[in-house]
This record gives sequence, structure tokens and C-alpha cells, in this order.
Amino acid sequence: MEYNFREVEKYWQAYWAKNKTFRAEDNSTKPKYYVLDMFPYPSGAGLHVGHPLGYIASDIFARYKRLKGFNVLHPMGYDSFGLPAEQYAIQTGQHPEITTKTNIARYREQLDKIGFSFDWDREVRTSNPDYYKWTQWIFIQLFNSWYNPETNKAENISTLIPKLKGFDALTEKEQSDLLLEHRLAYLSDTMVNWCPQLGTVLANEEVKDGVSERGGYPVERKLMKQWSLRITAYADRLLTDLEGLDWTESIKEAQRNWIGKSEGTSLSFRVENSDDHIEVFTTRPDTIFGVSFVTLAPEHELVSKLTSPQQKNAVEEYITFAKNRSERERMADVKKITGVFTGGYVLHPFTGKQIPIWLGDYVLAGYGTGAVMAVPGHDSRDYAFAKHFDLPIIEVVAGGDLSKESYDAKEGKLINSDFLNGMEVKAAVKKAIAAIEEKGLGKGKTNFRLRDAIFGRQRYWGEPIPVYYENGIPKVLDEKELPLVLPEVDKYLPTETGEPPLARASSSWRKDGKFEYEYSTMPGWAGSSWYFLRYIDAHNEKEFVSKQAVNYWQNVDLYIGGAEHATGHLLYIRFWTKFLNDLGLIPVTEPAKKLINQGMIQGVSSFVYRVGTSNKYVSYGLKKDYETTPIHVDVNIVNNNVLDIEAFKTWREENKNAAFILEDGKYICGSEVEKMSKSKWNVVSPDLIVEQQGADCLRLYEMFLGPLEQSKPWSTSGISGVSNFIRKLWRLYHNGDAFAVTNDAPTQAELKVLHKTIKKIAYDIENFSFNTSVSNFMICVNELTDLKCNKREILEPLAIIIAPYAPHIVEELWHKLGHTASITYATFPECNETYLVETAFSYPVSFNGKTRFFQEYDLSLSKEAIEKEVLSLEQTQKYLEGKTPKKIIVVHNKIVNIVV
RNA sequence: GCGGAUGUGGCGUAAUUGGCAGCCGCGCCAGACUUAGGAUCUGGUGCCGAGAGGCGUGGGGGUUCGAGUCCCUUCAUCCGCACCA
Repeated sequence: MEYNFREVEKYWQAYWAKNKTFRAEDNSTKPKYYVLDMFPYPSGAGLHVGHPLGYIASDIFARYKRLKGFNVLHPMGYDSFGLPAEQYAIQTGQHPEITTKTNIARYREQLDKIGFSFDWDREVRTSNPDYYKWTQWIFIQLFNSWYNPETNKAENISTLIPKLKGFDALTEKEQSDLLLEHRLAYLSDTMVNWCPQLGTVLANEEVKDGVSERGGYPVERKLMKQWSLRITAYADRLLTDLEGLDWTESIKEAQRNWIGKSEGTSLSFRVENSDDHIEVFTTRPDTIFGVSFVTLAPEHELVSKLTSPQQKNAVEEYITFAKNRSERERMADVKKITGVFTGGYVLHPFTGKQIPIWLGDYVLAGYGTGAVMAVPGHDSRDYAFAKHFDLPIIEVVAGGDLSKESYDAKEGKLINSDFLNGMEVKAAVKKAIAAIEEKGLGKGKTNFRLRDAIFGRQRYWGEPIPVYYENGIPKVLDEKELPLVLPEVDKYLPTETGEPPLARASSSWRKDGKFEYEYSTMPGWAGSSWYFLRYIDAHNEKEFVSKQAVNYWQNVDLYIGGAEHATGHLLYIRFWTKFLNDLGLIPVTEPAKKLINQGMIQGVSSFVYRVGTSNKYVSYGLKKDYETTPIHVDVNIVNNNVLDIEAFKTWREENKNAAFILEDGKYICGSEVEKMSKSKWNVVSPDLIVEQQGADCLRLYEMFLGPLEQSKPWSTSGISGVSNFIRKLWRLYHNGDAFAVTNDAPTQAELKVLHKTIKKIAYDIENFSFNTSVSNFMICVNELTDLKCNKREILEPLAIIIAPYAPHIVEELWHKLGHTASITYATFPECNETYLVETAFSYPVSFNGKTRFFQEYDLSLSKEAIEKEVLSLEQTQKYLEGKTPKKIIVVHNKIVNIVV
């Protein structure tokens, strides 16, 4: 009887669900272990084969930890607020909640079929009011908090008020405005990334190359009143705490770059004939005598004031030009130098010399002070600007050739620099800062590249921000009023006056029937910034998580997900975790101790080539003779690059009358490796594989593909090897149709195979080397098959070590072996080293590093004895060709090398 | 430009961490069984060479008795950040 995976897998999946086999215990004496996957956004395309890669890995680890006696928390949920459901709603009018529910149901069905050991009783959905109630609650805590630089912690805003002089004398509005400057969630006029097509503001990390990450629409800069979160307050802690995390260096480095700490000094230049000062930030105060001009960002507030009448027109023209240049254009031609002279001057703080003030869009309004002291001799951007506008270049650090390029290196002796002359750069930096501070011109300062996170989105499908406006003053709701439920609207579009969709809610959607609520909703990352805490106590109606539960479960021990969240989600979740810790609500300062980024499974897209604008398609090999447009074609109607022409004709209405230019009677498609996505028609769903080969096969195959962290294009070409292995495993426990495991005592050889494998598998799992364990299972089963092993003492432990990888088949075998409880809570076998002890070793004997023959020696034999034995061999003499060996190296249990 | 990865048979990959390069699979070749089948089993399969043998881990150099592994250098590909003062 062949193994019937369909029946077996279905049976055990139902059994596990019914018996809640994977439930995590809240009051357990076992040590805890928390394994978390990045939860998915339930898209309409369903789960593709890339999703399970990380889920299978985490599931193997979770199952392994259970076998090792841990109380394992391994939950799953859905990040169910987001743009695609809303875009779909705009097109079809269908409520995003319905789309989301349908998609979730499909995801769940797909997940269930793969046999994951999730504790589904703890499922969370970020779009459920009982979940987002607490997202809103955390927002309120952020609103009610400020960051105290003295304690280096967030504190309740009430501890700030006594520090604000004259606060009581202010009007309510003035008080509100003042406090907003300190709150961790605040409303302000900010330059935002505005995406007209999406009708919303986007965060920096949602913008890639000047277009929106979702949809790829152009993004422009715009000044708007917006809610933001003061993540910059945590910049330093987010940076330093990276040290202690067991995350990959690339993610840590990406976060370091994103936070972008730079240490330098502020320095103010007095404007000539004025009391105004221009403050700059520099990391090279040592080059102060090399300043030959000052450049301001076009948006700088002093621009109009210091522009001379002669330059007025030119400056205004330039500002208009800079403003109309989109982010994308600006980024596209970074090399292009633009700028204008203002006609104004500042005075050098040490020499008193006149220094011209220029505008240039290479200076960013949002970083530092929006002004730089230009040192063209030692900064390549200033150099390029100076060359372009023919401004003086002064050498102040020796070592470069300024006629060719700027000398940016931070080493060399200072020249032309008054009191800094002759000093090395490092010493000069210190001395310059001291001199600047002494003269009261500025002081040492740290700048971060990290910007506050813009938190409002002018969209419908997100958490309503729990704020209302009373006389124009923003106020947060009382905890009792939560959740502020998303109201119904007639359309999911902005109003005619440009207000967000929530403004379409009926007029009764008012706080106490009179005050307007905030119409922006939260961004997609709000709900995912704390979800790991909700799984710990998913049904708590009184708190977001109880102290008791979070004290037991702490934070995530192993977090698995994609590297694309390096500077988005992974930064925000760290920020919120630190904030909640500051308030004393949770005992941890980081969400996850260990993070693994699984590689992306890419899709292999297929293309057909349309000739011109006709309805004719030319085969891949002949396309060079025609003018063609490549068009993505559904990979499911292409087999080995050969197009199923009939399927193509029915695939889309407009293909009905398509004509083809064939080669060898076939239509050959082109192919390319790309990201797996619905729009590229290259999505492969795991369903088909589960149906045809089984869940265990999918699990083993995805692991067998290669190292977890590596990206790879999806291909099923090797899957038969894995499915053969599963059948071979089944046959090991059977003789023909009969289950045939005996209680006979195993041989030494059999024990050795088993224990060797136990050792390797345990090592592999602990090192997340899942691909090598699959090949070790194959080796083990091949060897046991050769030994015709059918001993319980071997086959029982074997079932347990395979259990994390292929849980269905071994659960069946486990019960056939006579067990009544699930294999989930068996005990992972220990390797008994005594079975692995070898008594002899076949030494490779090499001459000058080249292996020539093998000779077996007892392992008890000493090096000297082996050396003597080897030299006496006839073969040795043959290879020595009569010469005397210069040296003989004998490495115990490894090698013999004879140097001639 | 800065930073992080990765380069090994026809393909996916492995190598006890400095000790026999190519494990486990896919593919391919040959054979067996056979009512021809995308089934199963057995054997072979890095490259060159008839063979002895030689050559082989992106290229070049170095350390070492010994290098895929360590050091220097160079090339290629992928990813992240980027006019950040």
C-alpha cells in the first residue's frame, strides 16, 4: 500500500484542530519560547509559495522547541488594514471589510492545509475593533507623553508643565500649541510626501525613488497639518540598543544608516548689516578657515530677508523652479548643479571677512538647519558647486590636489588656518569646537537623519485617530470611549472639498454629537507596531496586555520575516516597545531577541511578444525579426516555456482571435526572474503542490531549496526527489501493505546511523540550517533501507526527529507504533556519543598535499607509530621515488601528509 | 559614493570550521522489469585525456606540510541607503 498523504494529512489536521494540540499554556512551569512570524497582509492574490518559506522554518523551530520541553507560543494573525482592499473598494464599491474577511478566509484555508502548529485561539486582526481599540489606546498614551531628556525616558505630559515658564498665563489654545511641541504624538505643519493619485500622505519609507511603494504613483512635497510620532526622541536608543540584538548585520546596518547619527557642531554666522544669524551644522569645524560661501536651502526662512534688491528676481525665479521640481526629478539628476546668489553676505566668525550667501537645492531644508558652511576644498558637493559657479576654493588641509577634486579625507595637517595651523585633523576638530564654544558661536551637537514619522493618512481603511476638535484644539478621547469605530461612508474617496473619506460619515458621527473627529486614519504600520504583545493576551478586554502575561512571555525569542521591513516596521515596533517600557507597562525594551530574514522566493515570469499593436504574437526565437512588445502571460498556462495556445485564447477576452507565429509548431515564451506578484502573472500558489504531493512534501521541498536566508526563483524541478523520500520513509516502516516494525534489538550499525542523524539534525535546527537537515534525513533513510532496518528502537526516535519537518506522516506512523498521544509532545531524542565512536580510520596518505592512497589504522595508534607504518608501506616507497621525505605530518583522525 | 551580501559540476546545493572538493537531490547516460510508462529498481555521471595522468571552488598574488575556508588585491552580480553638510 502506497502512502496516502491526502487522507492522512486531512485526518491529522482535523485532529490537531479539534484537540487544540498547539495551544500555548499561560500558566506553565515549563520554560517559555516565543516564535513569531511577520503576519501577512491578506491580499486578494492569496498565499503564494514565498509566504510559507518563513512560516515553515518558524514552524519547524516551534515544533522542535516543543519536543525539547518548552511551552511554545506560536501564533498567527493578519495585518488587515491597508491600501489594496481600499483601492479595490474604490473600484467596486465593496466595503473593504468584506474583501478583507474573504481574503482572510482564503489565507486561513491555505495555511491550514500546510499543517502549521499555530495556536489559532490567539489570532489577531488589526482591523478588528477589539484589536484597534488598543492601537488607539497606545496612541492616546503617546499623545499624553513627552520625552524627558534628563531621565532619557517618556513621561506623562504632566511632569513637563511645571518646567514650562508662564504656562498658566497662556490661553487654552496657546497651551495646547505649546504642549504639541513636546507630545510624542503631535499635530504640526510639516513637509509631507503627498501622493495625489492615492490621495494621501506617505511616510518616507513608503516612498521609493520618488514614487509610492504601493502602486508606483508620483509623490510630491507639500506643507500640511499632520499628525506625527516623535520617533526622533528615541533615535539614540534605537541606535545603541541594536548592539545587543541577535539580528543580521545587514538589518542592523540598514537601521544605523536610516537613523544616520552624525556628530558635529552648530555654528552661527552673523548676517552683514543685520542682527540675523545663519546657523549651520558641520561635522568638520576644523575646516572653518576654508569657508568661501554659505549655502541655504531654497526653503530657508531668512531667504527673502537677506536677498538684495538686484538679486530679487533671480532668487524668486530659482525658488519657484526648486519648488516645482518633484522629488523624483530632483533625485534623478543629483549630478545637475543648480543655485543662485542672494546678494547677501555673512561675516566669518574668526576673520570677519565677507562671505557670500547662495541658495542651492543640494542643501536639504529638512536636515540640520537647512544651511551649510561651504568648504569647497574639502567637501565634494561644495567643490562641485564652487567649480560650477566659479567660487573660490581654499585649501586648509594638506594632502590633496584641489585642481582635480576636493580632499575629503579626515587626515592631514591644517594649513592657512590661523590658530589651527600645523595640527592634525582630529586635534583641530577638538580645538575648533572649543574655540567656537568659547566665543559663544555654537556648540557640539549630534544630528540624526531620522525624521519624525508622519502618522496621518487621508484614507478610509485604517484605525481612526482617537482625537476630536473642540474650538480648534485637538483633544484625545477618554479610554472609556474606545474603540472609536470606523464609521460607514457612501464612497471611499476624498470629499469634493478635498477632505479625507471619513468626512463623508453622517453628521451624527460627532463626539458628544457636536465635536468633529479627526478625519485622518492611522498608517498601515500602526497595528503591526505592537501586535507581538497582543498575542500574549489576545482576549483581554481590560488591558492591551496583562502584566502577568507579559511578565511570563516577555518578548519574541525568534522572529522570522522578510528583510524589506528593515527600516519600516522593524524600526516602529522597536520604538513602540521602548515607549511602552518607559511607561512601565511592559518589562522589555526590544520586541525580538533574534531575527531571521528569509529570502524572497522570486517568480519566473513568462512573456509573449506582441507584434506592433496587432493581435499577432511571435514566438521567442523569432522575435528579433519583428518590432515587439513583451507582455506578461499567466505562468499557469505555460509549460516548460511552451504556451498552451488554446488556454491563452480563453485567458482573456481580447485574445480570442489572437494569431501566432510559431517555431517548430510551438509557441515558445520568454522568461525572466522577477518579484512574485499578481500583476506579473507569475504567482504560484502552494495549493496545487499540497494537493498533488502533500503538505509534508511542500514543507520538505521548500526547506530543501537552499539556505533559508537566500533568495531564489521558484522552480519545482527537484520536487520528485523529496516526494520519493517520503515514500521511502513510509516503506521503511512497512513490508508491502503491512505495518512491520519489530521489537528486535538494533545492531550497532543501525544505532550508529540513528545517533549520527540525531546529532546532525539537532545541530542543524539550532543553526537554522534546514536545507541540510532534509538531506541528512535522506541519507539516514537510504542507509536504514540498505540495512533493512525495521526496529522500533530506531524507527521511533527517527519519527520524532522528522516530526518538525513532516508532521503529518510521522503522526500517522507514531500512532501506528501504538502511541495514543500526539507526537507533538514526545521528547526529542538525545544523541548517545558512544554509538558514534570509531575504532579505526582510513587515513588519506598524501604527498605534497596530493592524496595518493588510503590506509586504515587503529585510532589508538600514536602519530609516531602511524608515521613508521606509513613509511614502511610499499606504496609509499613507490611515490617517494627513492627520495627521503623532508617532513611527515600526521594529524590524528584526519590525514597523513608526506613532504618530499 | 557609502554600507551589506554572494560567486563551487549542466542545475539547486554540501563540505565536521584550515585536512580526501562536489554530500543530498534534480537532470543526464546505461541496464533491468515491462501490455512503451511523465512508474519502479540497479549502476554511472566535475572537466580534459584512449590511458597513465593532469586540471579544477570568479581572476591574480600571499601565508601554510596542506586553502573553497585565513590575508592582500581585483572583477562580476544582487540588495539597502544616498546631495545628510
